[in-house]
Amino acid sequence: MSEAISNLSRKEQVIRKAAELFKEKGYAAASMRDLAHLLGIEAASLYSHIKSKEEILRSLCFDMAAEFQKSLAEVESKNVTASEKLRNGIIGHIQVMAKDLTASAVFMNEHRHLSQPYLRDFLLMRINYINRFKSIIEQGVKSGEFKDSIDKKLAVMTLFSSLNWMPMWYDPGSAIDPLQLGLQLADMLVNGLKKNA
Amino acid sequence: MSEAISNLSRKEQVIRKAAELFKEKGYAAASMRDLAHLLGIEAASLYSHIKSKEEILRSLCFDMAAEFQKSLAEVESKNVTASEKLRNGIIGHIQVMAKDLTASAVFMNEHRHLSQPYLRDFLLMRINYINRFKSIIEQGVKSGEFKDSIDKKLAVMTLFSSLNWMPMWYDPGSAIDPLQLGLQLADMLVNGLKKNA
DNA sequence: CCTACCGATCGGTAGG
DNA sequence: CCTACCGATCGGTAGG
Repeated sequence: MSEAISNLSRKEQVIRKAAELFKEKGYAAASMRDLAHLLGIEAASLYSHIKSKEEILRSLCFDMAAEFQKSLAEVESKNVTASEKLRNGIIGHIQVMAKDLTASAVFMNEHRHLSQPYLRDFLLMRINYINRFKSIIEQGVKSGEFKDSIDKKLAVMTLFSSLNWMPMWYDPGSAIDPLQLGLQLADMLVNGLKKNA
Repeated sequence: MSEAISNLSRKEQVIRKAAELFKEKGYAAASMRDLAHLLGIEAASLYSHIKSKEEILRSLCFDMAAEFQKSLAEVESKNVTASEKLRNGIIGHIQVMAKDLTASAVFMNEHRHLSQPYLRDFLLMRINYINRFKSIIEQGVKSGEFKDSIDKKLAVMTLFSSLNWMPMWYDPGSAIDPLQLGLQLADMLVNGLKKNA
């Protein structure tokens, strides 16, 4: 029993350290020997904790994806205006990323190294997530809250670009905390979409 | 003479094809054998055109960097308001990227695989470029064109995130052309910064 | 642009 | 978690 628990937490140590390495060097350039060295063990020993290098990547990508889905589902369940919904969606997305900036960076930059059929599943989940944000924007256009002059695809991709690069530059030790960051980002993006500021 | 010209253009063929490959698989996961195969030659033959794999990456990254610098320098030379300057900067950045979406994607995603001292030089150029955009935003805050409530680092990083992800999703065959794209992006971002819309 | 090849490194396994 | 090791692949060179 305590052995199982200890194995689990050691596995998580491996995954967390791998996330740091993947973020820093990129998945393809990060070797299992690098990872083992960081953990103070031999490369072969990693395989008593994980099945393969890609299993680590899968676990990082799909765990993050699940968090994003959960956050968005809660946002959608509230009966509020489209601008409010969009704002909450942005704040939620930022909060999820802020909980694990390293995994978020890997999620964003390294998912393409997933093999099939995982890559396909991942991309389907992502397009679904993006489309749900697009729906919120479309609702806002219909309700008159947002300009109808702007291209919806451009709007939603700009939104995602802004959100997804955050883990690359945000310093968690900075004066601005994740909630403030989300609020300011939402303000900058939503007010840019609104008809009247 | 014609041999030199032919070598030059063959070298450029190699670099362009490499850009496509680097964009698709990532620099580290793209092998010189992949590249050779795409060109219909043997891997060893590549080395009569280029010195090394990294030379290709350097050429892609620094050529794009030079284009960005040139575009921004021209924007800065015009004596206009900060919002106009920012708008022109965004349009210029988008136009430069649109001229070579593949190289732009490599510039953005693969520059970290540059070795020293090239990586350092690259990052210094980038921070300089970003800081010049930041100055424009600061001018706009001082002149009262932009809100002073927003964090300047957040604003400029959001701006760059939006710009730099464009090569990942923009379809050059789409109805919206690069100039329209630049205008709409500038509208979405600048009006989000402006005090009064 | 090719054949032939090199040393280094890769992810991973066997067996303890 | 280790030693010992494997086949595959890597970027690149020699010599033509």
